[in-house]
Amino acid sequence: MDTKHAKRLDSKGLKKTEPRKKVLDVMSSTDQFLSAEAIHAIVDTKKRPISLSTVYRILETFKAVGIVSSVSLENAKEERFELSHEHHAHHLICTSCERVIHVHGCPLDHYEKTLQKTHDFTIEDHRLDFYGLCKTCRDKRI
Amino acid sequence: MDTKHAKRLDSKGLKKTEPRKKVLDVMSSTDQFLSAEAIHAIVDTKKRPISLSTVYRILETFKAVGIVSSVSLENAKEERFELSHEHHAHHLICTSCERVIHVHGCPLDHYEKTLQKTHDFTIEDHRLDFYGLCKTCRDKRI
DNA sequence: CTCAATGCAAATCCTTTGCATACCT
DNA sequence: AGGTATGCAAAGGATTTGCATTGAG
Repeated sequence: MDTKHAKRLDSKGLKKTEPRKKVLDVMSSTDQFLSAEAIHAIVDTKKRPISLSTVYRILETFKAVGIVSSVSLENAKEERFELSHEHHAHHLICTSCERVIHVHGCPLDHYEKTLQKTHDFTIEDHRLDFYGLCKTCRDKRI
Repeated sequence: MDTKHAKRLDSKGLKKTEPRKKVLDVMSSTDQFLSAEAIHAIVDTKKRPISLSTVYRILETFKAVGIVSSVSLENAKEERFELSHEHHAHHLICTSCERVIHVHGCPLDHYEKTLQKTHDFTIEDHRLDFYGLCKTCRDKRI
């Protein structure tokens, strides 16, 4: 695992520092969106803690080189981060527990082309997220 | 116009105060997403200014009763607001000038049904935004 | 050894809140 | 009149920044 992280850093010309490797450890351990604070809290439990501002700086750097991407969830004020996927994905986000289900494949190619023509707008990216209730939370409801 | 705003407030059982009407004035004058600060700045130029915290409180109230809805744009830290539309819409957002083009109609009904079954997830809402360059900004590029 | 990365504390930005006052109904 | 909305100033939370120190290459 450590090797993989080292390579990821190398390939972007970034120094392989402890804090960076720790952030990668935490982020690769889940497919959920994490806040800087959450990452910091998890990292924190392992040996030498790293400072919260370092986490912010690392995330900023990682975002700039494309290692991570960020989302702002509806009704959450803080930014959330995840490791960038090679493949474009959409999300089912539970409004109750905030858990994220990743969905691969995208039904929008044709629609996107139509829009570009209709509105004379060059689309470079899109974000499609579904909000609702996951099975667990739905079953919990009265 | 004023009558229309008055009715909008009445129908939600909200007092028809000057600040509320002014916020409605500003928001109905554009189809762009506005930050609380932006709304405040525009309102401000007209006769008696209103306080920024009042703008925040009004937006909070309006959001609660469904008069406005909010978005968090990629790479913008502050929340943006718009008057709620009766019809669901998607957006083409220019990453250069931040202008928004509204697109009506939605190509996702069938896809959404499929997802609900596949993932046993109850979808209540979705957000689909396209990011890219509007004609004006694209033409400006070197 | 050298420059970039980190830690810490202070600063900043956006948003919320407490309390006294003003204003709808 | 009675209670809600507003203004102002201060508080709060998330993120950023300055500066001295540490550490990777």
